[in-house]
Amino acid sequence: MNTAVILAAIKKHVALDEAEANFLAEQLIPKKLKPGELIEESGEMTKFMIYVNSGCLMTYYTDKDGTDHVIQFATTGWWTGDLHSLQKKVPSIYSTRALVESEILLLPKVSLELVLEKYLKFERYFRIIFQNALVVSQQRIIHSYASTAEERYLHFSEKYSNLEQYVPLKYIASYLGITPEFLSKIRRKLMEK
Amino acid sequence: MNTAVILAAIKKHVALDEAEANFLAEQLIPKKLKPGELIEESGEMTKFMIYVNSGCLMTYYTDKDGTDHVIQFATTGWWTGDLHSLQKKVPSIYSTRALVESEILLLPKVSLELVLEKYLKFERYFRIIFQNALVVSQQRIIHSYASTAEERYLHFSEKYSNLEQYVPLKYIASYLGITPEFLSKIRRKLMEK
DNA sequence: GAATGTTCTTGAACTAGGTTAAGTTCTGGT
DNA sequence: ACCAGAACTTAACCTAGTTCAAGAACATTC
Repeated sequence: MNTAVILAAIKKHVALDEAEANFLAEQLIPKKLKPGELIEESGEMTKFMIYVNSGCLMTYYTDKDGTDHVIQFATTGWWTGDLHSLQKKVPSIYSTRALVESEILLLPKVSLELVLEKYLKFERYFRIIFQNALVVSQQRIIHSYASTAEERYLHFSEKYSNLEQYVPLKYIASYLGITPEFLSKIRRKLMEK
Repeated sequence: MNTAVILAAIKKHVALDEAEANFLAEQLIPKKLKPGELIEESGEMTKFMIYVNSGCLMTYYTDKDGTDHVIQFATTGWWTGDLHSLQKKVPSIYSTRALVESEILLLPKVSLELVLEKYLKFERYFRIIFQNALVVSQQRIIHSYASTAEERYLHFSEKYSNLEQYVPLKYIASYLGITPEFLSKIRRKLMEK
C-alpha cells in the first residue's frame, strides 16, 4: 500500500510522529480506478473522503436538465468528495469519476472521525486543507463574475497547462461555465492571433 | 465587552472549559462600526479575522475596471475577512465594510495563531467553520453556473429575506453577478405575475 | 424645505455567449 | 483495416444580460 505520498504531503503542514502516521495509514483504503470509472454517484450517501495519490478525478454536479457542471478537477495531492453529504448524511449532489488511470486512497467517515478524535493534530491538518480550499473556491467565484470566458480560459490554461493535455475540452468548457461550442470559438480566435 | 454571543456559538461546535473560553475572550478586540464604515481595504495587509456580533458587513472585490463584486454578506454569527492575505502575508484583494450599524470582534493574526497553538480544540472549531464555508462557497459556484439570474434572485430572497430589507439592491445585484438594471427588470417581471 | 447626491427604474441599442444542426476528426474495439 | 461512437469544430440564428443615457424616487444635509 502506497501511503508515502500522502504522509509526506501531510508532513508539509503538520509534524507527525510514527504513531500518528501509522494510525492514519491503517485507516486508508487504497483503490485503483480505470479511466472513466465512477467512484461516487450523486443521489447516494457519501461514505468517504477521497485522496488522489496519482492520476486525475473530476467532481461534477448534474442539474435538472441533465447538464453536467464540473466543479473541481482533483490531481495528485488533492482531496475531493462531497463534504456536505459526508457530514450531514444527506444524499450527495455530486458525482466523481476518474479521467485517467488513477490511484486513490479512501478515508471512510468513521475513520476520519476516529483520526480527528484520537489525534487533534489532524484537526489542524484538515483546518489548513479546508482553509486553502476555501480561498481557492472564493477566487473562482471572483473569476467567474469579474472575467470574460476568454480570460478565464487563458487563466485556466496557464494554471493547469498539464491538465489540458488529457482532459477532454468539453469538461474544461464545463469547468469554465461555457458550452464546448463557445470554447471552440475562443480557441480559434486565439489561434488566429 | 460582549463575548457571550461568540462563545455560545463556538460551544455549539466544540465544548469549551472556562480557561479556554477566557483565553479566547481575552484576545478578541471589540469594535463598533457605523453604516458604510470600512474595516478592511484592498491593497493592505489583512491583520485579523472579523467576527460579526451584530449588524451586517459585506466583503467585495474591486476589479480592474473599478467595478465592485460582492463575494459575501456576513451577518450575526459569521466570520469574514481575507484568509489568503492573513496567512500568506500578501496584500488583500478584498475590502470589507459595514452596511448598517454593527458590532464586531477582531481576532488578530498573532492571537489566532496563539489560540490555535495553545488549545488544539480551536483547530477543531475552525476546521468545522472552514469546512462549512467551503460547502457554501461550492454551492454558490453551482448556482452561478446552473441557474438563471432570476432563479438566483428568487433563491437569494428566500434564503436572506431579512437582508433584502436594508441592503441596497445594487449590492444584491452585485452578489448575484448581474447589473442593477437587470435586477430591476427581473423584479418588475416578478411583480407583474 | 429647497438643494444635492444616491439609489432605483425604464427603454433602446448592443454583445457575450447559447442553441441547433451538420460536418470533421479522433478514438477504441473487433 | 474498418466501423461506431465520441470529441471537436463551424456556421446561422437566438437570447439573457449589458451598456448608455435619461428620468423618478429617496435620503441627507444645510
